[in-house]
Order: sequence, then C-alpha cells, then structure tokens
Amino acid sequence: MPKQTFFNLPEEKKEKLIETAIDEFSKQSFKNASINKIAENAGVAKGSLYQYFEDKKDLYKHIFDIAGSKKQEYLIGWMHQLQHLDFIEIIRELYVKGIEFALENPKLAALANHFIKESDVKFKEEIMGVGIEKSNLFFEELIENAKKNGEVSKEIDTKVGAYIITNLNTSIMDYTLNKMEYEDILKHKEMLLDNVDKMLFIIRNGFKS
Amino acid sequence: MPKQTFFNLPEEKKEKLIETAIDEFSKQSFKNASINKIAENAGVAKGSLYQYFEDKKDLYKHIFDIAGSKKQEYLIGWMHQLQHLDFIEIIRELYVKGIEFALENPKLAALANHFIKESDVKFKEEIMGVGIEKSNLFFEELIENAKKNGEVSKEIDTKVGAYIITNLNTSIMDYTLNKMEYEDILKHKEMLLDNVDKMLFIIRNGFKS
Amino acid sequence: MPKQTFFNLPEEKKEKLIETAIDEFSKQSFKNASINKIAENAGVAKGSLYQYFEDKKDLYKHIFDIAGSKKQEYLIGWMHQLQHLDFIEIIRELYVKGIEFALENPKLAALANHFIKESDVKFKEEIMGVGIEKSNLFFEELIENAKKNGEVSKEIDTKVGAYIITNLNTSIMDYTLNKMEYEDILKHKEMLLDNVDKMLFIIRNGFKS
Amino acid sequence: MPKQTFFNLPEEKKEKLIETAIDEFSKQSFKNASINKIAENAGVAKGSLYQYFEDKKDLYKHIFDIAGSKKQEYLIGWMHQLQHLDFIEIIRELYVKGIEFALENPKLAALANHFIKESDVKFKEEIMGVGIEKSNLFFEELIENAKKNGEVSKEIDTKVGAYIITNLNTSIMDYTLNKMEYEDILKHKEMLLDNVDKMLFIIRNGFKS
DNA sequence: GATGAATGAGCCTTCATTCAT
DNA sequence: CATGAATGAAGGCTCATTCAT
Repeated sequence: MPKQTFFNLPEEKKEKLIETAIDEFSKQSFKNASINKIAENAGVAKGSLYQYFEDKKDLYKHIFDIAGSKKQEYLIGWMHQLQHLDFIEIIRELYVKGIEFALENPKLAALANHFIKESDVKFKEEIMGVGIEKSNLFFEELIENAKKNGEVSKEIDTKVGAYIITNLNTSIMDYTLNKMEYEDILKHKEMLLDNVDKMLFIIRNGFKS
Repeated sequence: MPKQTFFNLPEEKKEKLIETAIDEFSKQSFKNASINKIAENAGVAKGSLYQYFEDKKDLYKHIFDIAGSKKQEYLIGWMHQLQHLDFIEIIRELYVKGIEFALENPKLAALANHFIKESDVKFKEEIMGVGIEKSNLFFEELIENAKKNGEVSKEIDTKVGAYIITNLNTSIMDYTLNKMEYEDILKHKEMLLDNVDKMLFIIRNGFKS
Repeated sequence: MPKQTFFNLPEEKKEKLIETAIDEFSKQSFKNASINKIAENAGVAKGSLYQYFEDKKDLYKHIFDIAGSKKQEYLIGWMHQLQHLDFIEIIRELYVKGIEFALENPKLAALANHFIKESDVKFKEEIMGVGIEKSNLFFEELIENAKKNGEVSKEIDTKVGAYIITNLNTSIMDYTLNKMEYEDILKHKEMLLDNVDKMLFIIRNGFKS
Repeated sequence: MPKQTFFNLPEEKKEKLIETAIDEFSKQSFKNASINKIAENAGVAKGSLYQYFEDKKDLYKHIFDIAGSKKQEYLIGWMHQLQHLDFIEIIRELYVKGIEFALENPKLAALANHFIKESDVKFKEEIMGVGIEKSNLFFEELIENAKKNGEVSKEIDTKVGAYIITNLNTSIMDYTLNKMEYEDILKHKEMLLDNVDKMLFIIRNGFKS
C-alpha cells in the first residue's frame, strides 16, 4: 500500500507517476522493470519514489490494483445483465469484454498478462491477495448453475471445465496483445471476435449435455 | 549457432557446459539467467564462453534446440503408431507424453515453459526459427484428417481448433511443473492423467461431429 | 542543545520523541542510526525534527544527556552513604549499581555502550563536553582518599588505578548487555554479581597496601 | 576467502588493493567502510573487486586475516622465550609487544580495534572463526600454570582473571591508538611503557598469592 | 510552528561483454 | 585456443537535510 505521502501528491503528479509506472510494468516483467527508469521518465527523484512507496513491490502492487479496478469498473455495468444470458453467452461476453478492454487499455492488459506469466507463485499470491482463485470460482459456479439448468452436461468435471475456460481466456488476451501492433484496430477486432465465436462453437459442444 | 570451436570441445566438457546452461535457463527467464553463473558452475572461463558462442542469445538458442531435440527423440519412437489411433487418442497420447517428458526431464520442461512465457515476440521468433508454427501445423493437419474421417465436425474452424489444443497443452505443462515439488510423483502423475481425461472428455465433445 | 521550540512541545510529544530516539540510538551507532526512522516511529514530521534540533548530532547529544541524567538520578540517593563504605565497597556498589541500572534500563545502557565504542575522539568530546574526565576524576579522588586511609598502597599510581577501575567498569557493562538476551534475568544477575566479587577480590589485592 | 582471481593478480596490484582496504577499514567500522571508496582509491573498477572477493565481508575477512598474521608474525619470534619468564613478565611482554606493534602498524591495530568494538556477535564469530576464544584461553592457561608455580593465588578465579587481563590489554590498545597523533612517538612510547608498568604493579599484587 | 515533499549522493552488488596475454 | 582481468552501467534502496507552504 502506498504511503500517505503518495496520496497527498497533486493529482497531476500522481497520474504522471502512475502512467509511467504502468508503462514500465507493461513492457517488462516485475523483476526486469526498473525503478530507476520509472523515476527518470516520471521526472521524479529516485529517492522520492521511496517516499511514496515502501519498495518496488509496493509500487507494483498499487499499479496492479489500479489495473484490476479499471477492469472491474469496465465490467461492472454489465454484470447485472448476466441473469438474462445463458452459459455460453456469458462466457462470450466475458471474452469479448476482455478483448475490448485490452484494445482500449493495451498497457493495463499487457501488465496483467505479464503478471499471469510470473512463475514465482508466492509472489503472485502476495500481489493478488486472496483473490487469486476468484476467477476460477466464478467459472465453477457458472458451470454448476449451467449443470442444474441442463445447459451443461453433468458428466463434465467442474474444476477442469473452469480451468479450460480460464486458460482459453488468457490465451485470447495473449493473442490479442501480440497482434496489437496492427493499426487497423477495427478490422483486427472483427477478426478477434470472429475467432472467439469459432472457439465458443467448440466450447459449447464440449460442455453441452 | 555455436562456433566451430565449441564442437571441437571434448565431449565431456561440452556436456558439462550444456548441463549447466540447462540448469540456469530452467530456473530463470532468458534475461535473468546469468552467463557469469553458467561459466562459473561449468568451470569454464568466462571468455571461453564467448569463443564457443556469439553471445548469450546464441548459447540460449543452442540449449533450446537441444531441448527440442530431446523432446522429439522422446516422441519419435511413438510417432509411427499414430495411424492406429483416432483423433482424441492421438491428442491424449500427446498430452500424456508431454507430462511424462516433463516428469522425467523437469529442467528441459521448465526451460521450455520459460520460453513460452517470454513476451518479446521478435526474440521468440529469432530463437525458434521457422518451427514456431510447426506445432500448430501438426494439429491443423490432425484436425483436417479427422474431419475427413468424420471424427471431427466440419463446422469446426481448423486453425482455432488447433489453437485450443495447443494452448491447453501448454496449460497442462504449466500446471504439471508448478505441482512438481510434490515428492509423491506417482500419485501426482495419476492425478494429472485423471485431469487430462476429464479435459479430453470435453474436447472430444467439442470437436465431434 | 535543542532549540526552544522543542521545549515548548507538549510533554507527551516530547517524551514520545525521546523514547523513540533512545530506542534507535540504543540499537545503532551514531552514524548508522536513522533520523528518518526516528521521525517515522515517533510520528513526527521529518522537518519538525529539524525545528527542534539543529541536526542529528544535536538530537543525539540531548538523548545522551538524558541518559546521563537518568543514571545520575539513579545513583544520587545512594551517593550520600559513601562515607560509611570503604574503598572496595564503594567500587563494588558502583559496579553493582551499574549492572542493576543496565538491567532496569537496558536501552539507556546500550546507548551508553555504543557511545563508548565510538572511535571518533572529537565526536566524543563534542558530545560529552567537559564531563569526559569526570568519571576518572571521581575514581582518582577515591583512590587518593583511600591512600590517606591506608586502604590503598601509596605505591599505586592514582591515574592508572582510576583508569583500570573505569575500564573494568565498562567491560562489565559490555558483558552484561551481551548476555542480556537471557530471559532468566534473576539467575543472570546472580552470576554477574558473582563475577563482580571475583573481580573485586583481585582488585582489592591489587590496590591494598 | 578471496577468489583465485585475486591471488593471480600482479603482486603490486594486490598490495595496492590491500593497503587501500586496510586504510579504509582502519578508519571505519565494517558497516561504514565503503567498497566504493576502496575501489576508487585503489584505482580499480568497482566491478573488479567482486571478481576478487565474494563480497564486502569476504574482503574484510581477508584483510582481517592479514592483520592477524602480521601480528602473529610479530609475536612468533618471541613466543619461545616465554618459558624463561614469570607470570607478570609474560603479560608485560604481551602488552609491550602489543604497543610496539600498534606503533609500527597503526592501521592494522586500528582495524583490530574497530573489530573488537563491533557489537554484532554473529558477525564477529563469522570473521574470527573458532579463534574467538583463543586469546582468553591463552590467559587462562597462563593463570593456571602460575597458580601451580605459586606465582598466583589459588583463590583467584581463573576465568575472571583472564577476562581482566584481556580487557586491560584492549584498553591499552585503545589508549595507544587515540594518542597516536602525537608525533613525538619516542617520548610517547616511553610514557605508554611507564603506564604499563604502573598497571602491572597493580596486577601483580592483585594476583599474587 | 508544523509539515512532508524533494533531493542526489551514496550504499553493495550483478551484469554481459571485451581483449591482452 | 583458453584464459580471466577489466569494465562501467545498471540494479534497488537509504540517507540527512532543506525549504516552500
């Protein structure tokens, strides 16, 4: 958690700093990202960073939380409609929203993508806090409900099903970000959505009873 | 590509060096792996490394190729039996062999896993050379053939299908390696195989016509 | 000397600050002690410290004086009984009181111990002011008187005698503080006193006429 | 232990480096001594130091060992004469040799003096290895023997006696080094020796039977 | 009178690579 | 062909002090 000193900063400076940090952490893994560069690019003395944050990890955690909040914000308006959608539609919406978020916030998405790839499990837990299994839990509940509705076969293993859906989601993000250099975002998005639908076609069959 | 000087080395020295490099690259990402440590642990002069290899990347590429060869070697005896197996069985065998390979060669598997997670696309292409799409191609052909046999629905998009199967494969590797600390490998393997079958149950349904 | 602003502070704040400073200076040498940490732990703005004190040294000096006063306070009630004691008894009491003081005020004792070990002589003089020779003077007078009483041999060099007694005193303090981690303080104290008596046995013989 | 690379260095460079390190460590405690300054003053790249030594502590340990060897070398020629000397004479010789050594090698003596004052006990043990109690043991044996000869009273506690002698020794070193700025070393030495004799007068009485 | 943001030098350590021998 | 000494930039982090508000 940032120190109070950080929150006292003028809005402009705070933003500049966060933006710079997002930039750095979106380009590099946690370990390879450089506090020095962040300080320099943000036009802030190296020592100052340590007045705002405990250490590198603290800064990262904060940036990571921001990314999470932004995504949550992005999803929140849409969450209440879930009840009207069936199993596959929900997943589709999730994948699509994920892509849209990544297209609109490529750096945040890249940041998250880097995080997912970190291999140090303890580090990941430290950063995420409890929430690390939330995503899986969400999908597990989704599948359980769909089983009750008869949308999903009862022969499906819930945990493994959730695992598949989660992994395909991150794969999509990966794919999306790698292709992002294309400037023709619109056409690009169409293509991505097209692939999502093709993927969902398989998933639907895979899970249906 | 290593310089000629490397190939002229006595077998023993070559092996020691490669083993040490594998060890280092299996523990760290490319950037974080340390040439210094490799030289030291291999008992080789730092300067010598640069007489055997152009630079760090060259060494890595060589190590990476070796890992690839080892895996290929591992699969090769089994490849000719493919014709007797149906679509899902082939995939199953591939996943299972992958797990077995990882259990038997954890360092090589970890090395490959680290590579997959590298985010610098250009770097990845540079390392893999053409082969980067080979894996996908294999699965695409597999799917195409299965479509002809009627094992797989013609409505399935081949590329997307291959993409799914590939990604699930790497997910399995990741999962396997993270759980590897368990000492009770046998039980562990059973559990992994169990999950593979549950996963394949979904995939089979997803692809079948 | 603290600035007037410091003395104007509410008692509570003053005490908190001093307590925190004692804590820090008891754990570290002057140079390694951190003004930053003192400010933080005392809940005082860093800038404020510089409004209360000239600089780090000024703060230290004040803390050091306090430690001295506390010890003096500790001894003062006992001082008037000196006349009834003979030479060795006085020294014994001084050693014992020192040990007791250290056991009851371990931080102050540690602080003093750190100070004694400082190697920068100028620094020490600056901190102690005139008082640096007071301790020696006290022992010198003691010896002189004991010489007159016939308790101490006239062949003893007074200054050297005082030097020995002083140094053994600090050695005892050092020893006491290093052993302080033991929780069984009572037994620990017994052992210390036992050693003091063994030491005094030697001293008595050494000085007696 | 320094790395092999250090021992391979040309004699001149090695010496320059060691001399510089001695200089730094004689002026500062271990913690406050600066690797940066050593590198700079020795005209060596910062990185090079780490080719020669594992880390700061490794360098320090080496310097410390050198100081120990030098002192041992200094004493060794004299050690075999011990048998002809009585208890007090041996101690006197030891004190005197210590003073002479300090006068001739003030930096080494200062280095040792700094070490003695380190408060981190684990650090001290790490640096000294087993030898940490050797000095005390030497004096204990000395006392035991003197007891048998009748030179020392059997009522004296051996350990406490050794402790006193050791502590007075370090006190003398401290005193010697602090006065060292005087240029008139000869007169200075006379004065020191005079004090030693006065001190020994007391010790002799203190221990004798 | 109080605040705390800002600073830049300094700390120890690791790094990939070069090059004279 | 092998060696390993040399390098200087970069890494994260701490520090005592200043000064505008």
